[in-house]
Amino acid sequence: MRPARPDLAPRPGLSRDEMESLQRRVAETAVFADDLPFDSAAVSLASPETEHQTLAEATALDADADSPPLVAGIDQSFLDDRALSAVVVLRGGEVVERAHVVSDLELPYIPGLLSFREGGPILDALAELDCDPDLLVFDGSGRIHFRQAGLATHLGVVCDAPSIGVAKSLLCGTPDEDVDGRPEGWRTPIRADDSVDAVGGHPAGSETTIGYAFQSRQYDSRPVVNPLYVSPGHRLSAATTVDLVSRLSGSYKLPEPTRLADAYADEAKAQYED
DNA sequence: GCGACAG
DNA sequence: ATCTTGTCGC
Repeated sequence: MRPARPDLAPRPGLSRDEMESLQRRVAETAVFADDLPFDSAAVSLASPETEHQTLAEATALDADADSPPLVAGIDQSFLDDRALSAVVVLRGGEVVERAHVVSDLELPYIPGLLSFREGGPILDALAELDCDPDLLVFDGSGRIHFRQAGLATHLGVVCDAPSIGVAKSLLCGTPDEDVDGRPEGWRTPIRADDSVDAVGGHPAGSETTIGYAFQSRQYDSRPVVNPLYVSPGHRLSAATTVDLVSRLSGSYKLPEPTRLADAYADEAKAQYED
């Protein structure tokens, strides 16, 4: 898939101030409301065959009118100063395409500036795809970010595609309720706090919900599982974002697109280890 | 100055 | 993110 807004793409060579101002522009461009070219209820892990479709229809790279949306999971693994960016695309419960690329990293990890370290490599991996995903699921935050422009928001805006951020820990914001030891399916809003900047069109008062803590999985008499922190990337409301992550969750803590991309990133990594 | 911080 | 053995249980 091709960047719709290459002018907003994260470039590693910028100064810290330039990176932060670019993030403010990204946040102003982002749409934190549902603007989907498909019905969110059509997103599921159900095998297309059980949804009355032939395997040929389900795996065709050209999306025909009523086939389930293409959902891409993106994750990375690392080798010294290189990143392996992996993408796995699902249609229903079936993997229809995978792609990966290895790139040199130009920046260290800096909280709040993750997209400038990993964004370029990820866009390169997305460019390798033959298909055009309807939804992008990133490993990291979207709107749950100091300037409301985390990795999922930044890349969602650059691609102008609906996107979601799924993080394993909270970058900023405050959960409405205590998140410890909650049952499967439980969720609570993450509200903007003093560390979250207001953005034109996107206020950040303490009443603003920027994401959700979501307990996707909980096992019996096993170490307590922490919740996921999901947030809208682009063209999605916080409520629909949790709903979609819930629909994409299988038997594991991470939603299936992310889990598969994670496994693929590790699998492909072995081929580049010296 | 102090604390907090996705991957 | 990554470095890593064993251990419990379905």
